[in-house]
Amino acid sequence: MGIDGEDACKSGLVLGLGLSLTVESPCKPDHIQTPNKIPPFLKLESTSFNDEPSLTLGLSGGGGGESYQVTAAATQKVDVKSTVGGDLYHQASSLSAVSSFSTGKVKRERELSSEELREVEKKKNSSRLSDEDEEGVNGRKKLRLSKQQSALLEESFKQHSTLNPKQKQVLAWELNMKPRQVEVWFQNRRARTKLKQTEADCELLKKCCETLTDENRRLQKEIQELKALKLAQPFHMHMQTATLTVCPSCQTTTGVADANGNNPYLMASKPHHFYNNNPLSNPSAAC
DNA sequence: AGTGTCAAATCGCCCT
DNA sequence: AGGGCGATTTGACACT
Repeated sequence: MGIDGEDACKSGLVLGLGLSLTVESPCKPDHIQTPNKIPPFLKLESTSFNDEPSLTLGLSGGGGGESYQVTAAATQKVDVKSTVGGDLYHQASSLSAVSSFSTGKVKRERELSSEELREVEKKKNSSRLSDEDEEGVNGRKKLRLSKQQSALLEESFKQHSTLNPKQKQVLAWELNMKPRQVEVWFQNRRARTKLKQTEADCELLKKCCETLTDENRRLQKEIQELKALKLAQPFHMHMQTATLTVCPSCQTTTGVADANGNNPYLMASKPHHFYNNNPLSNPSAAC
């Protein structure tokens, strides 16, 4: 991965001599990834010029004391290359929160152990691709979120399937992603969750239908048997208090209990229709 | 009218 | 080839 103008555009953040900080507007078409500019919920503090040039990025939202430190060599112009642009798109752990800068002298650190940092660096180096690879030929590259990113997004999705702008910003920053990417991820997640649910409902309905068909078949058969029995023993049946009737519309048998409250035929009566038009919400459904 | 967000449909890269 | 999934497009809606 080389450092060039494009990278600078990607980062949108340039540290120059004398600690001039420039937050540039994206200089690429919209469809080209432009990583996080400094989020509005972050405050930027500059040290005095006499001190070792450094920038401290802190979360203004009081979110758990996260802070980011940028230290730059003052003797040369340094392009700050955030991982957000290229690296992240290719598995360089976003949660690493360690940016790779052009000279290697500028680092942004988060509260990670040195071991974690080493691991992160290793990961980044092993998965780094060339700019050409990152961009693809037609400019529409395919990024894959890291496992850590996905995990955090999933975790967040469990808590709330939609994000307010503030949550989006914070999450994007935590993940080193663009808010738009977080937004897209949540949109896709919602859509695919809904699709899965619909498919599951469909399967459930199919099973329901099969079960009810079977039961209907069984009940029809039972009716036939009872009818046959009734014809064979008309007098005995009339002596019983239980009276069988057949619903003319659905052919379902209903009965009246005898003196003891027993009705051997009532077991045949299942609800004839679903309430509130939603079979899935009917707990009495055989399936 | 401008802006932001959403769902739905679709595209297209990447992996198996 | 097909599925997973990130990204884009489009249209609807709410809010200011």
